[in-house]
Amino acid sequence: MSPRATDTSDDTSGPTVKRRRNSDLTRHNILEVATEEFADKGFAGARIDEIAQRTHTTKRMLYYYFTDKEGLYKAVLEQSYLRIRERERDVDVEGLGPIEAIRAIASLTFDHHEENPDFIRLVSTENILRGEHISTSEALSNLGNPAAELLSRILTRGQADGVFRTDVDALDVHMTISSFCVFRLSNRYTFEALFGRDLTDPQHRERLRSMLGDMIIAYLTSPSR
Amino acid sequence: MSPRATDTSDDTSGPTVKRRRNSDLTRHNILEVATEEFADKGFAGARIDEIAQRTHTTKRMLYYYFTDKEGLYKAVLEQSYLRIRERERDVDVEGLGPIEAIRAIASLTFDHHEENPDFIRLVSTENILRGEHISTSEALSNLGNPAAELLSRILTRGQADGVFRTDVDALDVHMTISSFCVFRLSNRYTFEALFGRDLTDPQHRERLRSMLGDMIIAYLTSPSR
Amino acid sequence: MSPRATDTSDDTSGPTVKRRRNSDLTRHNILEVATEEFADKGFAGARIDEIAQRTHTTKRMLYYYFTDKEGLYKAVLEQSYLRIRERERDVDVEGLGPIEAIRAIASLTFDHHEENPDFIRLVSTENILRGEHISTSEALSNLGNPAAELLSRILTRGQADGVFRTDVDALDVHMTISSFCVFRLSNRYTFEALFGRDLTDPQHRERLRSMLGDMIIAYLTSPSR
Amino acid sequence: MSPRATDTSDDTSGPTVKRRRNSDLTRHNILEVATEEFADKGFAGARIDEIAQRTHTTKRMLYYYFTDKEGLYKAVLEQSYLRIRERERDVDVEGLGPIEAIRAIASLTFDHHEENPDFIRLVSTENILRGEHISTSEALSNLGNPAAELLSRILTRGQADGVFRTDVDALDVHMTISSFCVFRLSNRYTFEALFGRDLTDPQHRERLRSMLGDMIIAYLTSPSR
DNA sequence: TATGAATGAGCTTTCATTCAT
DNA sequence: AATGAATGAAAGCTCATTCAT
Repeated sequence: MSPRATDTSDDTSGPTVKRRRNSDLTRHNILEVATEEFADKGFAGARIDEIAQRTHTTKRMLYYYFTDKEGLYKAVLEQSYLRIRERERDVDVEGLGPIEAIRAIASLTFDHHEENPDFIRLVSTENILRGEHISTSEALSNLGNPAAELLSRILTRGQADGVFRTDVDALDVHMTISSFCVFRLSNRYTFEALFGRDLTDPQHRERLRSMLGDMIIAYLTSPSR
Repeated sequence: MSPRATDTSDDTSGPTVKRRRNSDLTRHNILEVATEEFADKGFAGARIDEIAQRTHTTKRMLYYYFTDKEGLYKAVLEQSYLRIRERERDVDVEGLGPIEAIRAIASLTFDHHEENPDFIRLVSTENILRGEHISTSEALSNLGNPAAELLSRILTRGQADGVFRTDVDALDVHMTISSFCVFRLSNRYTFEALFGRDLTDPQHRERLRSMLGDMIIAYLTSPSR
Repeated sequence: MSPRATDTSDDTSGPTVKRRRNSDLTRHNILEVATEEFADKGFAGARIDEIAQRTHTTKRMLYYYFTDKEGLYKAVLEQSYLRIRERERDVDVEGLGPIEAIRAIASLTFDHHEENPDFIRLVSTENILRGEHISTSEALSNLGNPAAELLSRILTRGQADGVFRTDVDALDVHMTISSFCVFRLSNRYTFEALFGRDLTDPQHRERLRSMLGDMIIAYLTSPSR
Repeated sequence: MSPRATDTSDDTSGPTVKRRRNSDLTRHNILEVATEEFADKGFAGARIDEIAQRTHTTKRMLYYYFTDKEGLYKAVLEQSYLRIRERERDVDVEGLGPIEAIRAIASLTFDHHEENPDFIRLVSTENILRGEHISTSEALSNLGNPAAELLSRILTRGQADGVFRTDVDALDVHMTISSFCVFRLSNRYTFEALFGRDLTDPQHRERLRSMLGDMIIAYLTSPSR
């Protein structure tokens, strides 16, 4: 009935993508619109009618491809994560010393978040839902985490070189970087209301980007306890 | 018609609250339940019926006291922020040197968040709504931010003492601490799904609490650029 | 329980009204406000809460004095009719010839309606309700109709004098005058929307007042069929 | 979402309506029932549930086609006016002399009203609402008024012929005729309660119909002031 | 594949009315 | 006589979902 409900991979049927089948176009288009809607309003706040209206198809198609609202949301979530992972795989810090490599990773993570506001909001929404969809997603299980893995490799290298403290956990550092980058965007509305500072203002952005690098490096290069 | 729609203050008419008027009990009870519901499901996901049912009153009373769903949500949000502020005011780090004071602040902030999971979730919800309620709340405008102000004072002291770098902004540090503490809780579901680590596990919690202190101190005590 | 639910007479406890009892003031005030509300919104559209709020008393009093919404509406309707009757009784056309007397009656009726827009609207509302309250009102039964009775006397006089046609019914003439005066006000909104003419504009008002007199006289003085 | 919210035209796709699309049937049916309900109870008194129940559809469809209660009411009002206009267009008094033509118009207007009690009541309701819907209706703006226009032509003819007084305004005459015909029906309940006369009784009806013609003619043929 | 029409369950909100004091 | 709080029933409206073609 439903064509391929869980397969969210883009249809690249060869080294060169010749022609998308019409169904893929439709599917793709729906996902695009749904991503914006769910990111904008959250799961409960998003409206199937609204999504359908902004699509070049009809509501029936949403159900044809994605079964129900939940299926559509899950597909959106999965695609968003897969895309981000894709980008992370492009990060290349070979040739940099540990310190500069870490700084580069922090910087790139900072920018990646800035460039994907919808993703940030989807993640917030999914956490409001207590991760019920991401935790059951097969598409997202064991796909690894390039960013964290890269970070781990650099840390090990830096520790071997004797420049980084040895009592650090890579995942903790990753969490720290993520928290800084995510919070700045996800919580910017309440932050601005309380402190009158727009964290996305270019002036603040640049300062915060350096600060993140400085802080991570300061921490990593400080002596172990 | 509506009794006092914007007043969210608790009715403590003296050192010992002798007898709440019944209306305050009702109001209070509604707010309590609504806080849980909105924290649990978000704004759009929360159900007025559900809230009413768990209250010792009827649905009608929610509207009597809070006008509509939005009014109730706003009251919940305001009360939650006011309570947090209250707690922050209790933080006392007088008598500690700058370094230990900062570490104490980070530690207490860490714990305060841990103890208020509903608050964390409400803030996420409000940010999904782009802060539309907090930014228009009179109750929350210009009530200051004890935590940030305290931090500012300690930083200045440390800088005067020559132990802290001079190119730091107190609000940036506050944001860093907040992001760490908030993210660990607000994003723990997706984090666990992706990395298989429960950030609220006591073992991780303790390590992360120290790490936060170490990192902030490492940063503050590193030389200015 | 209810003090005197159907008695709408003003409390004149002697030749000179010395002091209204407080309860009468309250009652009076409620009726005043309710008249405006029912005239403004109709029976179903009027809101008990709204009326209570604009009153110097509480909602409970409305029920105390008037039992329920319907009772209040009925009291409003009765008082309005009684007041109008009162005014009609003041019309004095003795000393005028039949033609001038009729013209005076038409003119005064025209003005009376103009001066009582609330009354006009209440009558519309009561007719939407198919007269269910006026037809069961004891206060309004057999109270006669001064205007129609006066008209009848003048007509008879004019017919005796040979100036008026003899095949006219006084009630028909009364209806004609009323319809003209009522319609001009009650239907002015749809009339203006359709024809772009505001029938209450002074310029139109003066012309229409004369026209009514002319027309009635032209009819009455034209030969019988 | 909503199919064609403002189009109230009947779907006559040729000289013989072969087959209505089902949606038109539904729409049509809803409008029919809603007309009766709004005419019966007024705007605020009408119940969406009641209308839906008497329809062959569900409540949801009312909203699907007409957005909300107000939209449905407006559609009812517009359709009612358009139908009346349609009927007025059929009036043909060519070939009659001015006097007989005017008498015919008065007579037909009288009968048209008698045949459309729902319309009369809807107009009352709309005037209680101060014409807020008719005044903003695009469907009813500049659709002209056949009855008034015809009247105007006849008057001009009669004036040219020297049989009608020259100081009359066609719209005034139209208003006079309308007021007589409308009042007799719209205010019949209060009239009967006050005077014990049922204005719709056939005996009164016939007499009043002639009286209206006599009066208008008497006025028009009387000398100018 | 595609589409307008339809649906039922449930949502937020309102209203006249009454209770406790 | 007066009042704030409370209530149940029902009102208007919305939503995800499915049917018929």
